[in-house]
Amino acid sequence: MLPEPVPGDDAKPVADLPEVRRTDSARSRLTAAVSPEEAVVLQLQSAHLVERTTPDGFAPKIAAGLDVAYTPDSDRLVAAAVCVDIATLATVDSVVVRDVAGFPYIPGLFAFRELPALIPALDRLTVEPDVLVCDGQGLAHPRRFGLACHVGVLTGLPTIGVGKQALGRYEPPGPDRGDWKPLVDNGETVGRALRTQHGVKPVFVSIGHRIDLDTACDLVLRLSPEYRLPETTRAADHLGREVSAGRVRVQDVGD
DNA sequence: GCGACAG
DNA sequence: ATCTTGTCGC
Repeated sequence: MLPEPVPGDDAKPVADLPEVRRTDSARSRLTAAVSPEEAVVLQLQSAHLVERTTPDGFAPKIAAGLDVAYTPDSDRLVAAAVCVDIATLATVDSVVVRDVAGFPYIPGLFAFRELPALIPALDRLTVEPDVLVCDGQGLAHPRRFGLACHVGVLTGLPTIGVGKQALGRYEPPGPDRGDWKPLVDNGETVGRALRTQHGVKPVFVSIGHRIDLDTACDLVLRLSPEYRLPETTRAADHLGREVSAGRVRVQDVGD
């Protein structure tokens, strides 16, 4: 994940992060135990890896929704990944991974809390998704590296960030489905407040990786024909809650 | 300095 | 995120 020694960029921060240096694969770096300070450095060093354009011939058939549910009692969490057929919105695959939180919730850093469970869930998917829909921000993040960017860069898949709440202030878009207003941070457009249903609060869409904002919003609207949130997010959220609440139990036998 | 702050 | 009682509407 860390920028492979970028030529002409001998950043000194990394040299002072033993935990981070010790890892060698991009993936282990993100799952490795890092401090909040190191997490911030990791984001700053990784932001430039985000690709803001859509691959040629992008015609997604399967979209995977990602979401994490938390258990009432303590620090246990359930990550859910659900593949949905974009044309029919039918669920075609789903995986759940239970884990114990290894990082506190800190605005701007929650990818470090959910990634350790989300990545394994994605890995266990049998159906290959063409695009990922994360619940949270992508570029609409103070360091331009929200959860959606993190997941996208790690998997290399086109990824979109759809948050239920914006990080900063925003101008309310028109009242109709499809109306939107740009999300601006420090004079830069980082996403959109998009109305997915008439009269409901907008969702906050931003680029995660390998997709442009227009294409991202277009897909989010297609995935949200009836409700405020995309079906991908709704399906993952529902599955996670069922497991988290104990209404669904999983147990592997053998290997 | 003070408040606000994705899930 | 999660807890919580009631309420409005299809």
